Amino acid sequence: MNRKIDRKEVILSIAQKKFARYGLHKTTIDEIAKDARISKGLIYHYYSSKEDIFYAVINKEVKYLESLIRKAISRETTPQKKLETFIKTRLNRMLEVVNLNELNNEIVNILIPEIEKGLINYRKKEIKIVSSIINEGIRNGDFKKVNPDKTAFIFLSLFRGLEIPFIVDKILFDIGELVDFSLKIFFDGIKLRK
Amino acid sequence: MNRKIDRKEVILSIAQKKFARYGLHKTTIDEIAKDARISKGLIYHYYSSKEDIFYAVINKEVKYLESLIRKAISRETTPQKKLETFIKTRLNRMLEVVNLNELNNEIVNILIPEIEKGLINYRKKEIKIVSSIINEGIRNGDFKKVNPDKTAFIFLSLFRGLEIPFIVDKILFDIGELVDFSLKIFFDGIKLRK
Amino acid sequence: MNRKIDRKEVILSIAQKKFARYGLHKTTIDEIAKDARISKGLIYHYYSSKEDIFYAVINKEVKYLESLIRKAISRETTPQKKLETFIKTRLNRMLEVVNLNELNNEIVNILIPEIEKGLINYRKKEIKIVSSIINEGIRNGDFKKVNPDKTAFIFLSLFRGLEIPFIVDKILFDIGELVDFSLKIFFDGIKLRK
Amino acid sequence: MNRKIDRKEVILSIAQKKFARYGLHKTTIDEIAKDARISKGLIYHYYSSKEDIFYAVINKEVKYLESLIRKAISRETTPQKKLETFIKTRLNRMLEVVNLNELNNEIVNILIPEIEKGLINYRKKEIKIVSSIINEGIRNGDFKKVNPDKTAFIFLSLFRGLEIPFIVDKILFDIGELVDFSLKIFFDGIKLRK
DNA sequence: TATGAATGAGGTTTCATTCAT
DNA sequence: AATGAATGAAACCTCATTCAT
Repeated sequence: MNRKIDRKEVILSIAQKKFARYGLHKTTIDEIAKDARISKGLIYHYYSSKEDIFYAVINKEVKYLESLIRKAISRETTPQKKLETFIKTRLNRMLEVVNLNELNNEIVNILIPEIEKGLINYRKKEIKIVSSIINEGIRNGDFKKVNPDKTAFIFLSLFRGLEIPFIVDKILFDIGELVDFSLKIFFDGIKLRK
Repeated sequence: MNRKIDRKEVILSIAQKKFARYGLHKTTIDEIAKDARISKGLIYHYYSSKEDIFYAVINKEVKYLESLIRKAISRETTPQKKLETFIKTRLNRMLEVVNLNELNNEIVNILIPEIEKGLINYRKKEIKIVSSIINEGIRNGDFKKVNPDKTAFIFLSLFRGLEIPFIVDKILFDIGELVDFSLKIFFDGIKLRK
Repeated sequence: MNRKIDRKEVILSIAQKKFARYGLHKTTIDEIAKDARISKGLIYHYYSSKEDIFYAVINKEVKYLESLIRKAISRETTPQKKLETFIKTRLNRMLEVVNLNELNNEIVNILIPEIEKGLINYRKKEIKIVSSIINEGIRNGDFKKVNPDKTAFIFLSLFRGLEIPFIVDKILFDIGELVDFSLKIFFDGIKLRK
Repeated sequence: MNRKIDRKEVILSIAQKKFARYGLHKTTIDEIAKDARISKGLIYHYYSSKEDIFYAVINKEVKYLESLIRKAISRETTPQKKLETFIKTRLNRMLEVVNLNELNNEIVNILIPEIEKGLINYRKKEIKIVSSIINEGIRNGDFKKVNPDKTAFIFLSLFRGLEIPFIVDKILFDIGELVDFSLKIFFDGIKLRK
């Protein structure tokens, strides 16, 4: 019977929401325990520390986002369409992986080495995906002969920057419109004029 | 007499460094007091709370950065040069306004309304500056007829995204090179082909 | 069939090692369970509490040490040789009965009455053995006419004190040498000069 | 005005009593705070951890006992009398330095290096004092030509062993009587027969 | 201005023991 | 006989803030 509740998963889901709303520090173990209707001790039965839970949340989000992106891209045919899909999937799903994004945008705060390593791996993975798409575009004559890695890096930076005001300044501009406009400028910049 | 130490300023400077290194939460009043070689109580004589100090730090950084940028821009003549100078000044001075940047990139954590308001004003100010430069470029025929505000917003987003890896992933790419390349793509995208 | 593992004995042996290394308090049931590759619950199936296990460990050590000492003494003929053998056996086997020794040397910590009672019985037993040897020595004219119980008590105290630096200050003196020297002084003090 | 309470000293004294009664582990910071009628936080204002307090307690006791012993010895003239005074002072004052004694008699439990170092220094100091007295006895022809350090070590071990049952087994023998008898045997063992 | 003692609430973590299966 | 999830009490420690001096 899979009627039995997977407590570890429950803890993870609740922690994910709490961290997303209040951040690592402001989220307390008490809060998570209360929401999960379990004792504080049980959380420590499944996870060794608050940071351990956070790490698990990040990993979950990384895997989730990656699978969504790969699936979405695979449906597209042209490099340009793939890049568009990549970025739109990332933006649309952002709210579901808030912790990963927060982490991704953290500049200063010192991270636990293990988490930082995971984050860097995630970024490298993203660059690799985008870079290979750009490469494809260069080979089939769609894009100028740019450095794929560098261009991938800039492409990701552009939209990482765009993610931020999405929440804070949502009044100002419609995000979809902004993305389209950004993509236009970007492709105008790298497309080969035939 | 300038013999007298401006304690309030000393507290502010030390707090700025501490916040930059450890963040708002992890920085303790004790730490600031110890570094400033004053008592904790005296800090409360000058500031009403830790958040009050943080707010002051942000304001200080906003003013400082704005003055630097305006001065640097005023030396340039063409819109393109002005934008380049804007972004390069911001990037070069970033380490001096770490807290502002961190704040600027914070997505999730709930901000104190007062600080948030200040932050939004700062962003609007930046958009206004960039927007007016782009407008100038459109009027004198350098740039395409884009929406100046929207383009300014994207321009700022692009480089805000670029600031982040500056610290975390500096191994990967040289930041100066990246900026030049980004500017090239951006101008390729918005410049009017004559 | 001796194929079947005596779990109760396994728990006891592992607990013995753990208590010896970390003491009663710092040893956790989890630790014992993990080392024994059984569940925590099973430990409570065999023992009613942590203190119950500790009590069993002490009893095991008492019986073990007593049998060793009695066997060793029985091989000797003169009272002096018997006392030497007694003390040397005790010292040599000390590491195998660490918990008993620790308990034996505990001054302050409040003991569970049951354990304390067992400890006092053990001490009385030791005094009885040594006392009867001294008595033998007095009767056959080897020793002065001292109070046998009191002398036994002092004899045991002397070497109990000697056990302690054995571990902590091993640098300073060779334990074997120290024991021989102590025995010399002791026998010089109680032997009848003929 | 010295009417003002020295809280740090108050904490120390209360902790000393508590540790003596319940040991390091079983004594809680809450308990100390309650007895001292102060907040838990204030204890951490004066001491950085529970172990820090324990360390201070030990130091206090070491200093106290040393001064008592030195003072008492200085009043005596012969080496034998000095040794008697040394040991009797130590025994009589033992209850005032219970924690030091407990530490001194701990065999197994792992100590914090800093505390352990202090303990070893204390022991070396004791050996030095006793050793120099024995030396004096040898030089003036009272004692046999024994190794002073080794003999000092055994002398201290003998009475360290005697301290332990003082509390647990006090029923059996009168401690004063035991000490006198032990001293007799000891001196019989090392005195030069003229 | 200036100190630093003092508070108290809140946080993370530990662990013996119980209990349903 | 065996598991390990689950509890809950209690422990240590942190720190912004207040206040008497």
